[in-house]
Amino acid sequence: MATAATLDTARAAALFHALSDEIRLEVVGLLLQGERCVCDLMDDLDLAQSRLSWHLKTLSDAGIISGRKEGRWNYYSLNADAIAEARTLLDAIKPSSRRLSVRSDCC
Amino acid sequence: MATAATLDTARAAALFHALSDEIRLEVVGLLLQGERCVCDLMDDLDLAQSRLSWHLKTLSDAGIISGRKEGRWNYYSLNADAIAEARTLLDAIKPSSRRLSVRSDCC
DNA sequence: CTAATATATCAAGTTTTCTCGATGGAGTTG
DNA sequence: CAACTCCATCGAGAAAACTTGATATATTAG
Repeated sequence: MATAATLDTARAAALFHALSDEIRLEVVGLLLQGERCVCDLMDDLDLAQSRLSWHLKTLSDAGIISGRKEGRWNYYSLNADAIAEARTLLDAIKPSSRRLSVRSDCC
Repeated sequence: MATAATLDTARAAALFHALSDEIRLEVVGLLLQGERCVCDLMDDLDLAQSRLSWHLKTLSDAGIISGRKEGRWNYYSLNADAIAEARTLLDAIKPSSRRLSVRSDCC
């Protein structure tokens, strides 16, 4: 799917942005243990409902989590694929390559 | 240094935030080939000088790149440690653990 | 010394992101 | 059905991030 050649900056930016917030990272941390319903997360994180909902949507929009509705509850869980994708993108950043100071035709 | 137990959300958020912008990712992409001076990056990315400078500072503040002054020029290069740190933080997110739907004392 | 180049920084404005409180829908319970 | 719970979404305001143009500093060239 994704070529390793040059990194897809738009997708990478979107993924990393979703992970660039403490609250969202805490949500992710909680979901590591498995699926959770919103009210459960709300208790654990002590957040206003609409605030949490907004962060869940942000994570969801980036494909990092996905929700499932069951009766009165909404359960969210981590999307392993997205995490793997983020790792792949990060792996494209390897400052090992050429270490020479290319002083092309600078300035 | 960093325990693998719970992830340092503040640091992770800062790192991922620095990587959550297309321009900054392009800068990182260019630096993969080695050190570059600002004017060189400016040419390649076709950006206003102050704008690029601001993004370089953002990356620098997060520890992702570092600058070196030589005569009239400022050379920036990738900081391998920070990239490795980001990878470690990402690795802390592994939705493999327990896959059970913990329905604790939810709601 | 003067002029020019490379680059940081600052102030003001714009855009994006986030928060908060309110509203409403969908499901559930009695 | 009425009342209640769970939760998404919306509107308005606050905060943070980003852009732009101007200015300042350091270095080098002439």
